[in-house]
Amino acid sequence: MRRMTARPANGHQARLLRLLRDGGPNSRAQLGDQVDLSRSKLAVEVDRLLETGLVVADGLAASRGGRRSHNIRLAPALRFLGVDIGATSVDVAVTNAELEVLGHINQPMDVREGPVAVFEQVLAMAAKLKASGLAEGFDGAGIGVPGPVRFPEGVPVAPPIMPGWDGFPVREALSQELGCPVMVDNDVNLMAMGEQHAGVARSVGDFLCVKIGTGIGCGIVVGGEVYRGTTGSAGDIGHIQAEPDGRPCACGNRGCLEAYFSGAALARDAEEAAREGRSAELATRLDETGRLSAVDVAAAAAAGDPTALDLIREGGNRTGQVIAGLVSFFNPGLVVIGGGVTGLGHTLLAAIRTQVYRQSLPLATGNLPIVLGELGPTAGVIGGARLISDHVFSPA
Amino acid sequence: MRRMTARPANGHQARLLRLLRDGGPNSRAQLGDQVDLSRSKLAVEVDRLLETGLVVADGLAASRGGRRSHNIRLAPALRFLGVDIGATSVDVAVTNAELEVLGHINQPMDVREGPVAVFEQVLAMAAKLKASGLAEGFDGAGIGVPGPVRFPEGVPVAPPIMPGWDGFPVREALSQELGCPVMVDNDVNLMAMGEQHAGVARSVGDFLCVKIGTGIGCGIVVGGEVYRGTTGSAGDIGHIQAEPDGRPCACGNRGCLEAYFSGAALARDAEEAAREGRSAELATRLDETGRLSAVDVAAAAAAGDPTALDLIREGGNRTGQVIAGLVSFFNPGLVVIGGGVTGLGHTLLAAIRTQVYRQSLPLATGNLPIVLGELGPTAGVIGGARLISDHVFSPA
DNA sequence: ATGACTTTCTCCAGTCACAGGACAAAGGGC
DNA sequence: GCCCTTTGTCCTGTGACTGGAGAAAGTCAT
Repeated sequence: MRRMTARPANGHQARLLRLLRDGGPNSRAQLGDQVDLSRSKLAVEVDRLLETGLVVADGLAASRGGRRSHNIRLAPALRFLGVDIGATSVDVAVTNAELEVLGHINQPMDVREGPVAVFEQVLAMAAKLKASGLAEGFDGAGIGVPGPVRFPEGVPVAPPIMPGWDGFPVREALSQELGCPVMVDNDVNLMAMGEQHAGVARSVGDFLCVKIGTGIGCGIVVGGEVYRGTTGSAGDIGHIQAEPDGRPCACGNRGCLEAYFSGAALARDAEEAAREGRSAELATRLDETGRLSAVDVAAAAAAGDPTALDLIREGGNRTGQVIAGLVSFFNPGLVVIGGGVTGLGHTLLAAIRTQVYRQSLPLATGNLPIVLGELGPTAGVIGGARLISDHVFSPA
Repeated sequence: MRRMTARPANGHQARLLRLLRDGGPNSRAQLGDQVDLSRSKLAVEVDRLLETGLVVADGLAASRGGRRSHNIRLAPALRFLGVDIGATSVDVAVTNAELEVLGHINQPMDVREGPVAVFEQVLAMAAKLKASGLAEGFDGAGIGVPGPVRFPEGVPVAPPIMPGWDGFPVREALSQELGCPVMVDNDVNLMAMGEQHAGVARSVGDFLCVKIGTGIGCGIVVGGEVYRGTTGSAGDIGHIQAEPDGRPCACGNRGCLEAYFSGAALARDAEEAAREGRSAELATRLDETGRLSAVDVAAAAAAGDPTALDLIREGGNRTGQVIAGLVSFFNPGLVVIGGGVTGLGHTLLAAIRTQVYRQSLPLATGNLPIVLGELGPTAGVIGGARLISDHVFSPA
């Protein structure tokens, strides 16, 4: 079902749509306070938006001592789809025009099965959300993939952990299937946009968002805009050298951060500790095939296992060391830590903070909060919705 | 002498002024091709600029098959002052409105003497340039200082190598003295702007400009604009850790890049090598007080001294290692190496390149030029002129 | 030379965006 | 009921801008 969502005709209309998205329903007068247009001009633009159906006027607000105002809000039937493709699972969510999550599904999945299989699953999940009555159709979809993307075309490039995805026209293919506009970005950038829109990074112009999951990546926001770099690989910090001539890494180099810490590295180190008998706590959590996951380590740490705590601290130190360098270089106003390992919580955060505050320049760390993301797994899907809504709410 | 330079009245005029600055004299028709305005509107704006005296029409260009065009150019009497304050010397230059250097003076100086003494010297140098007939007055001045700056106010903050400068109102004081608009920025950012305007970084949107002088800093350009960070300390990469638990650094930490390489570190290591008899070549260059400078090392290296070459290679390796991390993170389209040690030339560059190409991700380095700055000591002063001209050529 | 064609620049009229004031609608407080 | 406030609409004047007509000043081929 093709859905021909109207698009704003000019910058003013786009501005108004975003104000309604971010600030919720508003009266004309309230909108006028934020937009530096005369009331007459504003009324004209609002009327035009009402004609297109993108916004509706429903009901009157309570009086504030004078004539009651009309509630202007985004069309309640608008729906965005946020899709966050991880290495081992997918998140799909529907939001309304205000980017509130109405329904959210998470399913295990393996990216290595290739784009065709994965998108079959994603489309099934989207259909399920639609079938449950949450949406009649989608007005746009924002997709996050775990690797670099040529952003303008929406095509993954040379993704190390995603063989078979290189050059696959994600944007075009999904736009066809879903019958709505689609934007594709790196999953880390999506998380950054999510935390910026609805999480800890509201009202911060320049910040870093470090996502520690199967790998490690970093979303870079400059002046409120995601910075993607010349070839779309900005923020790829997993293979920054943390230790000269250190451990060998899957990428072929030595001493990469990911060789020391990431969901995968943590699980591997924990398995080794368990097998070598250094932690009874971890050993009890081994599954039939002798494997552990980051979640197991988090549980063991919560239970007070010293080996697990050490592994987390050690990883946090390495990560903090790299982040310290980035903080000196980038001088952000905030550092957000997120991703699958957020469950490691305060132990991880404390280790990272210690390193950063010790190694970065006082001027850069003086007033620098380093915090956990507050949206967890919804950061990515909200970011996806945000990405596509920015596109849909821009002049045609 | 107060000089009341007119300012453009709107964005169109500002745009035209910058086109004339960057592209030199142009006819109305040529301007029209670049500015997306109707010829009539363009004519109006040009006429208004002519009235203000900011631009002049002098002479007719050769015919290109039809009516000859008028040459529209920036007023030939406009003068900008570019000032680049280093740790041990000052550069002062006058440029015309097209930012061509008309006169350039370099003098030794010690920043530690404090802002009052330094600016006395700077003003004397400016007066000298004026006396030599290069300028009747200045229409703006761009100042670079070797430390972080609160950019909007033009005030240095907590400069480690500049005690006594903290909080000194450079912009206000100099604006008073010179009687013209003044802008203040980090010297590294100025160099980046210089290379962007007239050097190797023309037409590159996102790049890094590493300046290796007494210390090490890095100018960051995002989308053609200098990025300064939340507190103005972005690009301060001298104290990024290059070696965990490495050499002690003056900043109190260990293993900082500057502890291994910079003009100062290189001179120190060379002196040590000379004293320990590891290099006869270097020993012959020791001055009366047993000191060497980076220039001596460059000369020794040029003469083929293996110890000097080793020192340079070693420093280049360390620097390259740090830059490799920044390249992975920032994914620039170009890396420029500049500053006092540019004299070390190809040996240094080769070492840096080797490290970066080996350690950064292929996607980020795939088409990444790493080159020496081509402006040398004029990069900073041109950057200063560029900085202030951007300000003067913006709507009042 | 002369006419045909180009290029550059100016002038003019019409259109559109927008601001700002007058005014109507709708309510609160006394 | 009266006066005040807030919200929203209508209308007109102004200034920004476009596009076309045409004048000015050339080149080039014949």
